[in-house]
Amino acid sequence: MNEPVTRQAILPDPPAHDRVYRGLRQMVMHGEIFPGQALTLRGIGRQYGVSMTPAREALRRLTAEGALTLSASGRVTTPELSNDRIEELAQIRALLEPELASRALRRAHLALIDRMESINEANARAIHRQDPVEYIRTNLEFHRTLYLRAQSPAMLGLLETVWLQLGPTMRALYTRLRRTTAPPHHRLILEALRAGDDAALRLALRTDVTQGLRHLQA
Amino acid sequence: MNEPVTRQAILPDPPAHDRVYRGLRQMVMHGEIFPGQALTLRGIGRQYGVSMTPAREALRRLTAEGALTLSASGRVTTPELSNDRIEELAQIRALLEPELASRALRRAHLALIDRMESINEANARAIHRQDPVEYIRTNLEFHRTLYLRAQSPAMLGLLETVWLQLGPTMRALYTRLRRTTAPPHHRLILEALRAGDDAALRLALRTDVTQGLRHLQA
DNA sequence: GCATCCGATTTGTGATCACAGTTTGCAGAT
DNA sequence: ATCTGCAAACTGTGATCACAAATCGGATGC
Repeated sequence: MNEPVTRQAILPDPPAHDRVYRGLRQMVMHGEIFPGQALTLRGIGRQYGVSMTPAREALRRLTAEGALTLSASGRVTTPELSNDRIEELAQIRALLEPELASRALRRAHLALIDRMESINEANARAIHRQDPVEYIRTNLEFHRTLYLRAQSPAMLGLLETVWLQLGPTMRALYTRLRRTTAPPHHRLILEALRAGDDAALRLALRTDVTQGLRHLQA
Repeated sequence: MNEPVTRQAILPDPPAHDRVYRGLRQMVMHGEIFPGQALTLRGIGRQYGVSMTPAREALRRLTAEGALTLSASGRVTTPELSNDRIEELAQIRALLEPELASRALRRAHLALIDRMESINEANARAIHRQDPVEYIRTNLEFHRTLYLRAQSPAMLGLLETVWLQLGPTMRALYTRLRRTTAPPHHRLILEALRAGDDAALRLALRTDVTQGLRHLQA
């Protein structure tokens, strides 16, 4: 007798190291871990109910993406970025994101803009609720929803590693600042999308990315 | 009694997984491995005189950087890129490399240009000798020597993962083409550097990157 | 000739262990 | 009180193993 298949036809259950990787990656990207926090193989293994081996593979993978830093003694912590490094990562965002947005513009349709609108509302609610993790999550989802339409998987992949590196720092900055007003540039992005204005869209993204971080840093 | 220290004061000998990683990474980036070639844990372990564990960590790290692809069954091979993917990676290079060059321009001094000149000569010799690996290696070294002056480690890191992803493909394309003339744009790059002309430098890099690959692809 | 099937071999996965190095916390001395 | 030293606990590294899945080989059938 066959088990009733709830989701897909076949999903060959992901390996343990992949589950651990995904869980940790989401935590780092959404800023659920503060900068400088140390992660231990046995601790993660216990947390996910696996042995040290898959935990080690997940950490190795995340450090390769810059999501975690490796001390000289092999200890793994979430990165504490210098101001220069933060600035550089923001400049990379300012280089990649307008390009991805521009590529997506040609393929953008109304349903996409509506979806981004509703994500943006969730983002505003998260700000009002003072929920840093949910704020970061919806903000990234707003951007990613747009960039997925660019059909440039390699570029989006690079950008996501940048987001990963900034995750803990953004959380720390947000907590220190406690902003209460919504990011003003999302509306500009949506307007430029609706108008089909490439130059305005690029500019809106560049300012959203740089101003956002610069504002937090100040 | 102390052993005489030959090189540095202290070099705490790198872990096995790191040695394996470095070795494989260089092979992939320089195009010493053809696209589609499979790598096995036990095979790599034998080759480097280690067990499966460090070999697995090295492979996990390289797949995280896009240097290798992971099949559904967990088998690791060097990637066979589609034309679209090659095109996209070239566009990423065209986005990052002019920016890095521009940043380096302000800090570039004569000794740097001389060094690039001599690397370029080695590159020309490699072409004349029909040595694909040495051609790729000197070409990348030419670019990296310039970009190191940009003092933008995060951006250079991203770019290197792009180079990694292109490594095997560039080798395959080179072998299929057997070019005999030196890349013409390196001279333009050097001239723009000497003239301190930012616009010309950006353009020279953009064309070097796109033309180079497009020329190989045709 | 060409596809199919089945067994032997090879492969990745994950657990466990011993070991060396590091970190931590507490004691005693200045 | 503050610093120093030391022992106990902890941590990452790498080897080895059992196991299930995938791959490959050749023989068999059409």
